[in-house]
Amino acid sequence: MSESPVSNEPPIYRRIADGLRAAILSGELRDGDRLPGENALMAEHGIARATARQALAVLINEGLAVPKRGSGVYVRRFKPIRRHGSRRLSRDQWGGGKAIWEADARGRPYTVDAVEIARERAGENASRVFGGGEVWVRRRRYSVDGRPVQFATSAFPADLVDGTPIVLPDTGPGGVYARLGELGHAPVHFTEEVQARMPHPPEAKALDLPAGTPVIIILRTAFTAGGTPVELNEMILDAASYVLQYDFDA
Amino acid sequence: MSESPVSNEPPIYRRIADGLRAAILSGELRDGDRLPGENALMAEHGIARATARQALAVLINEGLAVPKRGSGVYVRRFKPIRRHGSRRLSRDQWGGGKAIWEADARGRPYTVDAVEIARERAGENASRVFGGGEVWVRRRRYSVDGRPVQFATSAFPADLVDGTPIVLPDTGPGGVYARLGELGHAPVHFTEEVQARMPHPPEAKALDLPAGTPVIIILRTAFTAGGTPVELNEMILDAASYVLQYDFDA
DNA sequence: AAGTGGTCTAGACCACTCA
DNA sequence: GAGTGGTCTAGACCACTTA
Repeated sequence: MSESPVSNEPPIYRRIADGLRAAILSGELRDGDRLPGENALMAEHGIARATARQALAVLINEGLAVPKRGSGVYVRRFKPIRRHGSRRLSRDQWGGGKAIWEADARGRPYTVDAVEIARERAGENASRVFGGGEVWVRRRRYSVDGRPVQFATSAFPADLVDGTPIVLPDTGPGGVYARLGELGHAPVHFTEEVQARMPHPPEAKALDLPAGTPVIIILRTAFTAGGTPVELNEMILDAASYVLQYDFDA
Repeated sequence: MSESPVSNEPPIYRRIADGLRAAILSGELRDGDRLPGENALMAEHGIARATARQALAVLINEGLAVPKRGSGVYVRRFKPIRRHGSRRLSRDQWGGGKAIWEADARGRPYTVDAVEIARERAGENASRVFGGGEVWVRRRRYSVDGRPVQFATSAFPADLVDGTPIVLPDTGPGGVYARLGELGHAPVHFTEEVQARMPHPPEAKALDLPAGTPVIIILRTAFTAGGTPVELNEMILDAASYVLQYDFDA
């Protein structure tokens, strides 16, 4: 029997989180606003510290709020950069319709933080693409407005690019693709495989990601006209900083 | 001054989480394996229940583990479905290179769970694309192996599709795109805007997502040759179930 | 029935931020 | 120095799963 009143209400911490979330999504609380802290929630709802923390943890793990040590918990904002997969086919050319998400990469230039170039044994993904052997890799981190937003690692078959500017810090005008073209291996076909997941701790640390922020993984393979893969670019993006755009025809 | 020994070690819960994560990523613990539970961690490390919970929460929020009430915490698996953005340009045609992530949508058929069709005022995104007014929307949920993996909502300008099979549950052979073609509005250009974030609670519930699983949001706009938008498809995908693939030329 | 994770209390000490 | 979030203890009761 069990005449429990049931009261299918969600637990306290969840009700509090729901209330705060509603305030955020409705715009009542805006970007950068301070949320009621642990002490405020304890007093307001007559709950223990751990319960108040649990409520705030929900919003933090949803990426809606960011805790700042010794200061408070704040509403988080989403100001994406637009990344075009295939510029050439960009919708701008054939007009009509507007982009749905605003994204202003316009005035905000990328900064390349760190460049590392090395000759290595092919990793797991590079082996699958190039069939093993050695590769030259170029690792760099991109920042916008001083904040890191992307990690990228390009790999090239070593015997293809040994002794070329591709293995130098400055690859010259047109970048690596121009150099590959001069070598008779111009990339003309591209495949991008896109995945999203929560970051592993080193990724979160390197991109300075708060809790509740996924990463977007892009594996971009470049092929010559003959169908030979000449570059594998593994990118890790702060998901909160990007909107990917792909344009194509039927 | 402060001669604190510092000991820059991470906190206990984090060290425990790190150890378990390493076991998972190294393959020592495999898909579906049971992790040591709260009681086991308490005994093994001599810690309080809350601390053990905190360690497990880290892995759960990273999407590496899934808690099962009354049973245990288990290693989570990643078995993605490959979704092609532009089939026509698929790399398979021009050969060379293999897909990097395995993904077998092959034998696993989609099931359409729920279909809802309604005439409504255009929502925020639809207004931006169609310029306001009324739209017909088709909402459906897709499942694979009995598990929901995607929500999709297509919107069409109401005056364009009123009285056509597009507003019926069964749109006939070739689907809505074939019908649009017969109406003289064949879609030939597509734009997809892709974003990833943590799900809101209704999304998590509808897709039955465990904690630590992001969603991928795809906004797909279809345009006629004249550049007129004729469909906006808003998709919400379980990020753990998908790899998106886009193929294009330089 | 025993074990599991889910929720919650009532404390404590710490490092950090901000006025 | 007061307030904040970060970590941790030592309990408690509950709903649920598994055998």
